[in-house]
Amino acid sequence: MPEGHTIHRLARQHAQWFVGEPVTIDSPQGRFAREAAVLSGRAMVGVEALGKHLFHRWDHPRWPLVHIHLGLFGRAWHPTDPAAEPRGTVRMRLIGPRRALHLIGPTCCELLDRGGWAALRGRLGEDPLRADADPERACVGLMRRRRPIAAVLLDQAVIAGLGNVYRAELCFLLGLDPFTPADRLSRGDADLIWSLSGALLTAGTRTGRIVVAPPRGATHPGAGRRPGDRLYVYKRSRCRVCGGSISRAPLEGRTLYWCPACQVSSTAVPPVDLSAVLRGLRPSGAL
DNA sequence: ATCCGATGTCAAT
DNA sequence: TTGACCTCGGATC
Repeated sequence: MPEGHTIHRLARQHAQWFVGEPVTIDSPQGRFAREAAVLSGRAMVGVEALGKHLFHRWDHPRWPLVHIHLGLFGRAWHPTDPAAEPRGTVRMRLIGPRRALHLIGPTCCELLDRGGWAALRGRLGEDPLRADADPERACVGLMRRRRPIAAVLLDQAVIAGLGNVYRAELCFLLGLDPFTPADRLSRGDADLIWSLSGALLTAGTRTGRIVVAPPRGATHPGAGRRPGDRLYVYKRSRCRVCGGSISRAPLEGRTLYWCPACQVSSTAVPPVDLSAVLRGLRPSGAL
């Protein structure tokens, strides 16, 4: 499930469960054993998320950060029994008094020094979920690219945290032809993309999953339970709005989904009520 | 029992 | 643009 919302949710949970608590760190699978030994006996002092990257801050002079990226397959399991046996290949394990973290299959799990952190920050764009985000830089960067908007939305150097589900759903919400070159978008549309990204990621962080569309009729068992029931186009065969068939094609190495009937414009022409999305997904102060 | 795709990224062509 | 890599689960035989 790893788009930005997943990572920010993990950050909140880990801060709550592990920071300021006695935590042991090890590597049942072995590939993080040396690093775990370096931090053994230290305290976790903070947690941070930036786009799809997660950082555990430790009280260590040389290696203050563990840098985690889940990649496509990585998962975090948090057994309520901290002593639970590892299931599968656990690269890094944290055991606190209330919970454990079993990190499985991450693309990246490494120690980082201050230089490493600075380098990473430098090549990432703006994360709508961060208080220090600079919307201006994100919008300007977006409008400078010639690539199709659906490709640019995956570019972590522009907006950090969006992935293949959000890019498809964002283009749909705007009624945008996903192949529209980003540099043809108006500033107003770029602003809208930024606002919607923030609203959707915020809702995703709160709920733990990507919710874009109102869940569909709860009339029969199972309704609203499939992921596609909360989305407009991603992995769907029919458009929820017009009923037409959803197109799919590789773009930027990933499968892009879009509705060829609802998404015909190179300017935002939302096929659904965006104010409801923006309002419903961002209650004041909730996160 | 085996295959294949997946909410991701990078290095090598 | 392609392949490699991290791992699991659902579809398929």
